[in-house]
Amino acid sequence: MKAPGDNDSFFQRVYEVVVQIPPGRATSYGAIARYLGTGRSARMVGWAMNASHTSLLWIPAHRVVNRNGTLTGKHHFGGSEIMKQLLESEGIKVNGDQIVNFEKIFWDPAKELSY
DNA sequence: TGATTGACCAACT
DNA sequence: CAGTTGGCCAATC
Repeated sequence: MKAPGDNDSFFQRVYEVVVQIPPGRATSYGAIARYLGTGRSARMVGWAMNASHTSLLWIPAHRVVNRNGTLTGKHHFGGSEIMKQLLESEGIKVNGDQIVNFEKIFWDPAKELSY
């Protein structure tokens, strides 16, 4: 166990970005990965989401989808309807497993969160 | 400790 | 147009 708050883990960095996603918006794994400078390590973002339940913070992983706007990790929410309802609950329209007007609600951390 | 997998993305065949 | 491969890094077997 490392010093709390001093986590320089890749996951912690992903969490801080994801939790800052405003409601009614969504982003993609690759966008986060690029923002962190990891580039093509978009897989790690997915892994971070997988471990998100281990984090003490609530990670709105339902706001994080693949670059196509498809709910790739819906199965990890305990059901395909869960993620869909969560998004619709925030005003995001979801058609089947894909977000409607995804480019419209797309939230780019590199753009909104200038570092 | 080495090999495999993983909620992705992009390019190549 | 669909299937395969390479890449990144960390966790699990």
